[in-house]
Amino acid sequence: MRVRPTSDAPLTLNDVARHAGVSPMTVSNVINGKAGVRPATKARVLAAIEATGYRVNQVARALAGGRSRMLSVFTPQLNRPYATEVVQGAAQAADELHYDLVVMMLAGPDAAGSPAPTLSVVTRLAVGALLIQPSRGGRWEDADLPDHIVSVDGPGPHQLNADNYGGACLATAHLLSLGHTRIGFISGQEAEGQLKAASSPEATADDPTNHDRDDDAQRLRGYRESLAAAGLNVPEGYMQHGDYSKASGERAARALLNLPNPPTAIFVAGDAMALGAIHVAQDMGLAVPRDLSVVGFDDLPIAGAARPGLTTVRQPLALMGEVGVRQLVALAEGQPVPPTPPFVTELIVRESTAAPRVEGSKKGRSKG
Amino acid sequence: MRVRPTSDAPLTLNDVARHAGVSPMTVSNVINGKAGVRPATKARVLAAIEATGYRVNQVARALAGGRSRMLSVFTPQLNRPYATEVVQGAAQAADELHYDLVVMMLAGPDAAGSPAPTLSVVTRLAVGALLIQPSRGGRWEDADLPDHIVSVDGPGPHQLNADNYGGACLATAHLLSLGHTRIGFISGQEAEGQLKAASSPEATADDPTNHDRDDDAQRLRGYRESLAAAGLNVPEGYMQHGDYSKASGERAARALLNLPNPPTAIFVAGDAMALGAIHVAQDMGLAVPRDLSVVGFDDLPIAGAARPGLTTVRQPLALMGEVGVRQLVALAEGQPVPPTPPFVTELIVRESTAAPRVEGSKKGRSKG
DNA sequence: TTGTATGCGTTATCAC
DNA sequence: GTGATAACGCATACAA
Repeated sequence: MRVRPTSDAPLTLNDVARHAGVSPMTVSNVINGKAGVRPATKARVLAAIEATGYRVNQVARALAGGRSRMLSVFTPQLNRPYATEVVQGAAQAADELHYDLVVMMLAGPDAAGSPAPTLSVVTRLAVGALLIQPSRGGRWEDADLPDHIVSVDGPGPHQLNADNYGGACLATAHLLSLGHTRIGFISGQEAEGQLKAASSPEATADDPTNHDRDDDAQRLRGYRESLAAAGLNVPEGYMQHGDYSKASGERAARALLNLPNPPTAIFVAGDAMALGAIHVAQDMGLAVPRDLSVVGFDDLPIAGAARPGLTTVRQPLALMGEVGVRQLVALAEGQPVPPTPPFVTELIVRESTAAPRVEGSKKGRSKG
Repeated sequence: MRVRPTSDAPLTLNDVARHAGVSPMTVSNVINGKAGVRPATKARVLAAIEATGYRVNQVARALAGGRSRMLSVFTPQLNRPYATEVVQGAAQAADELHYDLVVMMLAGPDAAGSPAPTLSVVTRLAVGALLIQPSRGGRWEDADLPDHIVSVDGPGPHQLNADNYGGACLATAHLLSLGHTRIGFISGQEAEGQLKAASSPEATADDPTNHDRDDDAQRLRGYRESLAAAGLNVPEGYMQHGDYSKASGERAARALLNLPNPPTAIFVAGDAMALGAIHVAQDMGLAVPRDLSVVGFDDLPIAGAARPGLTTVRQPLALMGEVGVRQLVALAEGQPVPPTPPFVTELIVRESTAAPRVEGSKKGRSKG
């Protein structure tokens, strides 16, 4: 592992030029693949670069106005599987396109201190930024961002979203088709924002009064409309909410299952919460899926790794990251990028769903 | 969300200077908190900065030789919980220290293309780099790195490691104390490297012939020595290996459980593999922990989220990230940083371990 | 206490 | 085709 390849003082373009017996400018032209350099001198320069082990100073290049091949990703947290899936896809695409990717964490609204100064570096250096679920009110809002922005589940001119509404319909239909009629729902945020957003689906994106994310609202809407279309109404207390954490899913599920007339199936807006729901049910002596069916959302790695395997709605997270990067590159190269239609979601049926038990003994399993 | 705060052409120090009626240098001094600026002019400058919405061009500052407050993290993959835990701790510490953190993914040996150019940007900009499990032969090896390096489970002058040996002893002792005598082991890499490293524990760190990571080897050593100390020998086939993925854990566990005289307990060098082992056992009709005890390593979030909860050896990943950042900052500020003793590991007992069933019917559960 | 020269390493512009 | 010159925006070193 060599920390500084050759000498101690970093080599410059001038060093290479001297070594090759040409002017610095010629070296620059060779490096940047400019046309109009005689093959012979080009070879000499290349040899000199090779011999010296020279590497361009990207910082100086950026200052001088040269184009960089750097892309950035801004994400609130890295230890949430959601974000890492997107980042993974983004990283792969960036690699294929020969762009470099740097990831930065966005501080939330509660974070102390001034807007991150590094953001400014990355802003200057990166040709574009992929925003992953940027929360409103975060420190990044006062900061400047690179010229081109694509956001996953966020605001802005170029948005990438999964078909959350369609996915929710898929999930609900699945439960319905299995014969369930008492279907509960656990969302990922407070009901207030949901109802508001759900009532005006297309106005939510840039509506400043919509303080929260839209995906959750669409999931709720799919659930409600599917039930309504089936002629079912949602009993009191059948809609609970959490915050996408496993613990919150446990709380919500407990509330649901302690209802006088508990659901036989629950559609949960996030996989971690869904797993929490399953575990709560098991703790209460309910077998999954025999006594309770559970459907999640996202299809994070844990959904497939858990036992029973979680039936869930797959959202192509990695693909979204990949598309995000491709759009960023297109934008940077001046190509037009039309709005992206929602990514199709897909129901992944595993072992957490089944037909409800025969009706009749609907009670007899209150907690305790 | 404003992409460029005020005007279209970014403001410079000169603009602010003109606005405040002072020289550019004075503005620079104010910004950098240099002593010897009259309060009155300082206030004028501050006001001008506020009024214009000026922000330092960190790129120019870096080129001019100014110190940055940027730290970098290099990690092979971001979608492995191991790395994200470390990054999380690092991010928090960096935030507290008012440093900014950028994360970059290191391409592996198989990656095509030239060494990542962005690495060079970050090298120039960041005062230090935290390396997470750098794999030998990766593209980063030809690249230059920032002046100061701290590595988690990697080479270099400043290494951060958990007490893998001690943790393995803890795990094995736990199993032993429950009464197990037939204890299998699943490692995370090929046995060859392990045995080599295990035989010369302290020479492995910078030994160029040790092509693989050391942590796994120490885990193996703890297992073997603990068994030996208990007067037990390791039956043929009791040591399997995987690659830290769940699937590999399944394969290894299957091999173990199909042995003529299968183990009643397995110590697995990684949590994901351990979960795979549990699921395989369950698929074979074995109850965990009644018929088989399993201990993992790392205590990743999934270990606690799984059912049955996985008994595992906790490695303070977030703390290691935090300490790494603090050491980097100390290094950058010229303070001496002595070698770090191994981080203590801790056995977290959950539900995947219990006493073995009474001896006697040791057979009767061959696959089928 | 404040201002002036000079340079960081590269690219753009325009001569040669 | 190739090379000199002038920025890019800031900080270091020194002069006023």
